[in-house]
Amino acid sequence: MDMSRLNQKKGRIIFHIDMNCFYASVEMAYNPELKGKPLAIAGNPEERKGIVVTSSYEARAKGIKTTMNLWQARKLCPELIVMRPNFERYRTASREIFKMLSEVTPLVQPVSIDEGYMDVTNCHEQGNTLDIAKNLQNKILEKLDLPCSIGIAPNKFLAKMASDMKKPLGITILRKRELHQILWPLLVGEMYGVGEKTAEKLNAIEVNTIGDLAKKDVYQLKQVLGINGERLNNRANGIDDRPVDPDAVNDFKSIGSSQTLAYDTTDDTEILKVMEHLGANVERRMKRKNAAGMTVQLMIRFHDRRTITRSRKLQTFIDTKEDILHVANELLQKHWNLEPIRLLGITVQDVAEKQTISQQLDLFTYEKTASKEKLYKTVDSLTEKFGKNIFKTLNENDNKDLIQPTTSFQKDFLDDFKR
DNA sequence: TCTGGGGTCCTAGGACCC
DNA sequence: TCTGGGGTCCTAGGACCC
Repeated sequence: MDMSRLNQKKGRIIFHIDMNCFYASVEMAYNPELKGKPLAIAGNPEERKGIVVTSSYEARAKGIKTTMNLWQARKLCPELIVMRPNFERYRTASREIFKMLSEVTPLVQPVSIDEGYMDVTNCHEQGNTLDIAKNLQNKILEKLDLPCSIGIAPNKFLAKMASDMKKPLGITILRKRELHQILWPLLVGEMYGVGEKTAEKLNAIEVNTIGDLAKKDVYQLKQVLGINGERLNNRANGIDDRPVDPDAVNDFKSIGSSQTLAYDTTDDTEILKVMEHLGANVERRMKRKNAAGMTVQLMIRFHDRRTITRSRKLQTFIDTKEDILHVANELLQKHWNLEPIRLLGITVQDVAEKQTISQQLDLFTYEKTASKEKLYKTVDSLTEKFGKNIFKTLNENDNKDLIQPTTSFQKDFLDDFKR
């Protein structure tokens, strides 16, 4: 009997690293004079729609909360220092942080700019688990002047809940046998994955705490919440098998840009100007990620905050501003009922790095003698991922010998292959 | 005088095919 | 002569998270 494998499956050790007040902390690291003062990072501070994105603990002590309107925040705390976000700074800091995490183990999964998971199950030689966490926390604080909290648990969900329990600079270990003491007394709304609506639905069937959720009949939960009911019940019982996946960051599926206008408007030239800006934004970010996509989605929020989305799936991959705007403007023309518009957004979906497509295709550019079986296999894996539209002829005819490329980067490969 | 901007995942209905 | 059941794809909306 292979005990080592059993043990491995049983006893993972997962860290969840959560940076404290990340944007505000980065600003304080850049300018230490800000330390100890109430600081808020807000988008568009000069416009009526500016809201608080992050705030320092000193600001939070005065009642400042994320998403709070700026004028409200200033009323609560007149001496509040307000800054616009400097995303370049945050991205730079983020890269440094994840570099430090990667020095502990390659099993690091970033989930956003300021948080990530690590699987340190096999890091014994670096000391005991708590020391690894302490060292990491100290290092990030000393080298970058940035505080973080760390949750330690046998899986991602529990680690995430744990990192939330002590802030700032906390380290919390959540063991399975302690769930009933530490996790179960919390209100169900505190649980990661349970928002306002789900909390309401759960309260309606007498589930008020995470413990109630853990003990509730799964069938009943599924009736109210669908498959999510089962998942939440599992999580409440400390069950979560999701692996820490370092490659997950590269699997992005959409790239979009949206903007709330300074004032609600019906003015076409104003609207087209915004569309241009959004299209250029999306193009720039797709270029940066070297990505192409097959679906364009337009989002319109009206003056009363009612929001619609309209999308079109294309026959080809696109990655230029011209192509994106062409489709987006068509959608706008077709679906805008001339009501005043508050927000516009353009998103390209079904996105992948050109490389991930080409990489597989490249196999064949190197091996001109590649077999048909290999070609079929590649075609299958691509169509599974992107749908049959990726190759024009598969629409009408499943004959894989007749496939045609729909983008220039596919064409290069296929031309090579047919030779 | 309310509620930004970046995402992911899930659901549900209709079209279409066998 | 009035209608089953299963599957996939596309579109739209909603919930949630940072």
